[in-house]
This record gives sequence, C-alpha cells and structure tokens, in this order.
Amino acid sequence: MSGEIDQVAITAWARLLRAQKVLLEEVEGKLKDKGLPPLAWYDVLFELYQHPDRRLRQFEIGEKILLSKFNLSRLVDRLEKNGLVRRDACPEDQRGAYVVIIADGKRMLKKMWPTYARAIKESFADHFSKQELATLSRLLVKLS
Amino acid sequence: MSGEIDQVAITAWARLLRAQKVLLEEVEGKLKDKGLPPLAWYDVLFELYQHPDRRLRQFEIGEKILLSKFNLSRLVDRLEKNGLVRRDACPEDQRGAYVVIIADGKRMLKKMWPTYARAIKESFADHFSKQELATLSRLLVKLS
DNA sequence: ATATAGTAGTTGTAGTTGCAACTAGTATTT
DNA sequence: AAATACTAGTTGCAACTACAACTACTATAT
Repeated sequence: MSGEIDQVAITAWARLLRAQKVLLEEVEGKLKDKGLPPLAWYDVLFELYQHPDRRLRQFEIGEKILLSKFNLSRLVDRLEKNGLVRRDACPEDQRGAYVVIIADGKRMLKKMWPTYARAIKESFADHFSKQELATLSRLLVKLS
Repeated sequence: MSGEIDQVAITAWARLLRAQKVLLEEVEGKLKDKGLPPLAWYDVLFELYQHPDRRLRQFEIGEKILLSKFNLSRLVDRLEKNGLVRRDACPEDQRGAYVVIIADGKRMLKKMWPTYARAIKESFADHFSKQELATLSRLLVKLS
C-alpha cells in the first residue's frame, strides 16, 4: 500500500487532517456553547466589514472565503434573515446585488470576536511558541 | 478588533483554515472525478483493514477517525449497503456489533489508494521539501 | 445588430451532518 | 438482586451542502 509517495508526506497529511478536525470541532463548539453562530458567519461578516465600502458582491465573498456560489447564496439568506446584512441593488451589474453589512452585523462581529479569539488561542496558539507559529504560518501559506 | 492574542497566531490560524479548505476540496474533487467515494469511506475502510482482525466496534472507529456516533452509524449503513463492510454480532456486548471489512471493501481500498496518494502528492506534498514536511508534521502533531 | 458564449445568482432535490430523544444492553451501587 | 447510572448504537428531524438546471443579465464574435 505504498508507492512513489513518501511516508513523511503521508504522516504529515494525516496529521493535518486530524488537526483540522480537532480544531474546527473545538472552535465551533466554543462558539456554540456561548450561543453564537458558526464560523462561516464570522468569515462573511468580517470580509464585508473589512472592505472600505462595507459591501461586496457575492462572488467576491466567494473568492475570499472559498465558498461556492450556491452555498453562499443561502448563507447570505440566513444572514439577511437574521438582520446582519442587507442586499442592495447593483446598478453596474443587474444580475447581482451588493451584500452590505449593517449595524447588527457589526455588533455580531464584535460579540463573536472575544470567544473566537480565545478559542484560537486556547485550541491552537497555546500549543506553540511564537517561533513555531511563524514557521507554521510560513509553511501553510504555500498551500493557498 | 485585536486583544491578547498575537497577530502571528491569527495569521497562522487563517492560513491553516484556508489550507484545509483548499486541500480537502482538491483531494475530494480528484476522488470524485474518478468516480470514487469520499475520503471518509477510505478512513473507515483503512482502519478496519489495518486491524489484525479486520474488524472494529463502531465506537472504536469513531475514536480513531474522530467521527460522532450518529454520523458513523449512517456512514457504516452506506458502506454496508454498498457491500464494502458487514455488521457481525458481538457476543461480548449485545448492545453493539462488529463492523467487518469484506472482500469488496479491501478492493475499494486498493482502488482508491493510487488516486488518493497522487492527490496527496500533487495537492500537498509537492509544495514542500522533505525537510519542510517533517517540520510541518512535527508541529501539527501537537494539535492532536 | 445579432447570435453566441459566459457570468451572477437562485432554486429543486438529494444526500449529509448535528442534535436530541430513544432502545437496549452493561456496569455500579446499595 | 434491585435500582441507578452509564454506554453503544439507531432514528426523527432540522439545518446545511453539493450538484444540476434554471433565469437573467453581460461580454464577445461575426
């Protein structure tokens, strides 16, 4: 059950998969425990907030957070239904709309951050030295 | 929007999340392109195959691959329906059963591996030197 | 200008996941 | 040995994801 691929690579791969599962479960769990929405909501709200205009086209969000258009469509539905974003007409391109973060969306972002940050720290960052974090970061960026 | 948590840590975290998304999408995509089942099937079949008896209790599989019991229950249903595993009575504990890998399950494992291995190589391992893979591996294991 | 191809976004549907409640059996306490 | 607590696994249900088909608009080619 081997081949041209190295055992070192397979082990690293397995550990990456495992790390990913453990981390996501822990972090999502901590958000849920506090009655907060999932990470994906944060991602979208954060991208919107970060943009100077506080708005983005759906496909732009999709490119930034790597989410397919159909899932994004319904994720934005949920955010809209929860009063965190609004869809505004887009005169430049009548096919689509702008997704705009509104007051409650910004509030949610701020409300989520302390829990999210603490989860990142406890579940992830605390396992490493600053040096190790930098190394990890430098290596992982090669995959994006 | 900062706090006691370091920017280095946040960046590393973001890159880990992104790497994870990119990799899973690529690897799952390559399996699907070849008409092969998802990674989760491989995980279960591999754990079963690896065990001397070619069988495991469901909760043991769950511990190994970090899958909740309800998801595992249905995943095993699917594997069973596809003729890759069998559920055998477990005399020692009448609550549960043994999940046993059968001939077609082993065949599937062998059929999936070349594609899976190539995907790991191309989407993951080829981005790094052997040295870097070892470093990554050493760091990631701290999260498990 | 018109046809053609491409892009943005939505929706139907089927499959998957997550949670809570449940069944049935095992382990522990008294 | 009866009661209690715990564990293995399943199932109903709601939410979410993936894919294909679709509408509506935009860009390109002739």
